[in-house]
Amino acid sequence: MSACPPRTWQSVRDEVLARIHRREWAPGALIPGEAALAREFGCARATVNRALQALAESGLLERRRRAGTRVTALPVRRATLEIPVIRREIEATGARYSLRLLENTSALAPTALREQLGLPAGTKMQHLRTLHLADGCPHVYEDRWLNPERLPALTEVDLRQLSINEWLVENVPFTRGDFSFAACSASADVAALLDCAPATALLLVQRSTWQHDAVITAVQLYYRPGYCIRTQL
Amino acid sequence: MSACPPRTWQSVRDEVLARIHRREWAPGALIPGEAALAREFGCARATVNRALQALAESGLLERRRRAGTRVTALPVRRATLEIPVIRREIEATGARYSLRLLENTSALAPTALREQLGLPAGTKMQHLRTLHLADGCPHVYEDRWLNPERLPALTEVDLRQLSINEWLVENVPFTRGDFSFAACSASADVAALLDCAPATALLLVQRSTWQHDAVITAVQLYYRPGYCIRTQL
DNA sequence: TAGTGGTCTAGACCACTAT
DNA sequence: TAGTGGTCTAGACCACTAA
Repeated sequence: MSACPPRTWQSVRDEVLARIHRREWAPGALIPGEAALAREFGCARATVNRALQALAESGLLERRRRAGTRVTALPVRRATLEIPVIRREIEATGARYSLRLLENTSALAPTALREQLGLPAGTKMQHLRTLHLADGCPHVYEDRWLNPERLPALTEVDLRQLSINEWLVENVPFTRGDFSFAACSASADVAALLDCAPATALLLVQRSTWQHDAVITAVQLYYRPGYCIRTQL
Repeated sequence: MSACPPRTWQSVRDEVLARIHRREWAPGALIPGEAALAREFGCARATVNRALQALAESGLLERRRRAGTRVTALPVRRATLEIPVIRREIEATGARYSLRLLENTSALAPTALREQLGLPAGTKMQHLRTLHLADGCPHVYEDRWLNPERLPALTEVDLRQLSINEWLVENVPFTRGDFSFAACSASADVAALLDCAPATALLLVQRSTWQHDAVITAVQLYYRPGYCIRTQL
């Protein structure tokens, strides 16, 4: 079927994938064991294992000890979103990046945020608001709260030069993060910043990042009207 | 440092991850080679390789032959979205799933869609509009176009019972898919279906799936107001 | 050209679980 | 209990690329 280039694990993966697409192995069906496939392909079992493991990771196969390997009947498709640093994302489109630091103050965190992050009442946090621009046009408005206890070196940074976004990525490792994607209606403030009509529908990304059980930062990103996140598979 | 449980590749991965978080190995820095780590951990090089490969896949390490392995300086975070069948997604919340088939006709594809998919003018496609409900409340409105040449068995299915969404997943394998996430303003029609005010901000997911170079289907999903997609990392 | 990661092999043992 | 996948090992060769 496939030619006879060196039996790499990728070629085994591709052959298995092709058989699934051809419905030679139908959804829900049990496929031959690793040992049998290794014999058929003329390679070691470890090579077959690597190939099947890759397919299982992408959700196309379900593997269980003793029970064998099945083609997933109702596969949960997994799409991988790449979330770059904002400056990079803008520069990748060929545009010039700039930013406007709108606020950098210490303030009481809003109740909703405190509850979401499990912080006690009266907690003071650093509040940073930044507008990121592409060729001078608003691209995304960033409304961020930071836990100052976790970020001692922050005061020494000139955030009008280097965006907080980028500084965090380079300087503050995190162990865990939550994302959410939603649509929201532009408030008057946000509309003015993004140079659009109030109540325009905007893509809103919320993110919070943690070091173990301590929150580092929570951010809301309001993207310019019409912005869309793309991905494959 | 870490205890001495069997040196599995996962434990090697976790130890490396911990050193990155502790900044023992700083962003951009070169880490020891596989052979050195294998010696240090007292395991085979293949085990270290598996661990480092997993970290490279999640974007935390950059590996190049001869150049060695570095901690990524500006890591592109990868978030994995799980995209389940709509019925499953609704049932997972504990709600009862139902659907309303609104339209199932053969029609000329709109120009914008034709251009996006690279189809010739005058192409007829199957047009399916479905409303998915959770406990009787509108959850998502699905506006889908199908390539009938690729779906001969479709006519035999009762789409009032089994959603097209689910039928496709079970019966039509695809080799490639595009996703995009955006915000849109509810038109009068969509607002009526989703039982919300016109111009409400809605999360809109667009998807097209392909068999090699032939399009199978293109779909727009308008989610109920307030819906949000969550993920980790 | 030398040193690094990428991969394959053959064999082994273990963990899980259907029977 | 037996059969499957999960993993580790020791050794080997190759591909790439910085020096």
